[in-house]
Amino acid sequence: MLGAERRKRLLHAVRAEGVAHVGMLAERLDVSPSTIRRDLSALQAQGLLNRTHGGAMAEAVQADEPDRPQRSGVASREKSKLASAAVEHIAPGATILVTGGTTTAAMVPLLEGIERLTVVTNSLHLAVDLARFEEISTVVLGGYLRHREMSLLGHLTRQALEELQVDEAFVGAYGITEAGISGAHVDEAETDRWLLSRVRRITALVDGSKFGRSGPVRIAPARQLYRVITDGSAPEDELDALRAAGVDVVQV
Amino acid sequence: MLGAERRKRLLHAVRAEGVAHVGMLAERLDVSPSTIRRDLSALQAQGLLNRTHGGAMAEAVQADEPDRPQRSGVASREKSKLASAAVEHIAPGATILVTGGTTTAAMVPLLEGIERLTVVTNSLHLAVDLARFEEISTVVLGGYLRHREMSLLGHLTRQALEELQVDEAFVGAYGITEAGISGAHVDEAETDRWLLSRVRRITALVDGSKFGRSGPVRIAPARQLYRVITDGSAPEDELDALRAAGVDVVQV
DNA sequence: TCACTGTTGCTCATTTTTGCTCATTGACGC
DNA sequence: GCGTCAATGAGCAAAAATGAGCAACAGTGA
Repeated sequence: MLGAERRKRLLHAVRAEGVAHVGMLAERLDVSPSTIRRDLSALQAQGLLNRTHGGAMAEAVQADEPDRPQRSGVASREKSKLASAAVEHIAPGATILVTGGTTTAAMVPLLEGIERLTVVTNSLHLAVDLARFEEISTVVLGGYLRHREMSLLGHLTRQALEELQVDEAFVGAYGITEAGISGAHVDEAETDRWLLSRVRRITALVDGSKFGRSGPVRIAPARQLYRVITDGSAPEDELDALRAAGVDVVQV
Repeated sequence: MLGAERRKRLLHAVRAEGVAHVGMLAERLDVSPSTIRRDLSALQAQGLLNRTHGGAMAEAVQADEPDRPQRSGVASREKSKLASAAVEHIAPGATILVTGGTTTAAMVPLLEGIERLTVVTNSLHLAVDLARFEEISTVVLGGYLRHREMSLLGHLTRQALEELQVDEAFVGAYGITEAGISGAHVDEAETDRWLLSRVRRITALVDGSKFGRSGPVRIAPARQLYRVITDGSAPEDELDALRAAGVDVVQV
């Protein structure tokens, strides 16, 4: 069987049944578990399914369920702490770029009160959250809507940013290593990478669990990062490597 | 059972019943109480439920989301009828522009099933509603967010549309007379006017109460309109005037 | 034919998950 | 305030899953 055909069947199985186990898939498609794992990783990189331990699921348990957005302020304490540290450094009158993600979303309710703030985003979720704060001037970068993440991507998104002058960007990430931050979904990360290449100061918000993990697409190299905000669970050696690369590391 | 699957079920059980006990969950899912506790902790860290002693409670439902009160499908019958007539004329493979408004929003759930449809909009509400339909390719025009109407305006919005080729536009209006359609808010109407000037076919959705009323800003003159969809309560003489201007008038 | 590339299955060290134990904590009744 | 008991979280060991590395193999083009 062709590899592409196998991946197609595999995706179909996951979608049809909601969940699938590596062992079961290996047996059904008559290939080794290693191959199944590689296939699942590839499909995840394309954002077509969610990898989990032991298999994969069509829909993640995570907060990005389109059904129950339950956004706006209902961030976990951990994310709120990171967000709080990030917001501290924002000056009145600043123009900031905030990309999509649950960690960066936690910043929104904390932005209230910063004077003459302009927030630029390519995330629909962020934009909707921001709409509640009349004093915050909000700019949405247009683009093709990626349904699952509610983010806007592509040529239009990039073109819109060209028109703007952004002081600082705040981003989440799928993973962070001494090489830099990386994303899980190819097209989303690609747009993120482009957006960040236009911004001088980049602050990444990553909890400790993201360290040492690397997604398929690099979003920004370490030397491009201005600041990394993380929590106490981040491994010291990784933090040292970042510091050596000139990154300002903040632990909360 | 997959760990992630178990957490999903667990969350579902908590949400369905409001509260859940560790012991009960352990028995039902056939795992140890320790595992249940770990799962509950993880879900709490994601802000998806509230941990209590002995079990967990569903996350308090955010009472009044100021954002989407009666959006998404809960349109009045009148508006749905207009929307339904509008959707009838959309061909497979079309690219349509839909501006913000409660009448046009009623079109969204009816768009499902039209093949290879691309919807362009400058309304955040529309975009969020459209995100539920994976088959619909959605493009959001960027711009400055107008908080009250959740619409995107200004230079970026116009620039984004320049990049696109739209077959037909569907718009609501504050008022309609033989002179054309008009809007209530200056900056919003201005952007609408610009957007519509780039589209050949314009279909306006206006219920009978809008006739004879005129807002401060003209959005499009009658001769620019391709079709007007209205209901039985529209005054005949106004409709005749529109017909005389070459507009296709549809009454539902 | 031969060098090269991409895929597959296997091995193995590492990571993650899970159930258990046990000291500590919190809830509840008196 | 106090005692009782269930619930909890940390620590631990076993089992399962994982990813990196490696060799074998098939297909491609010179």
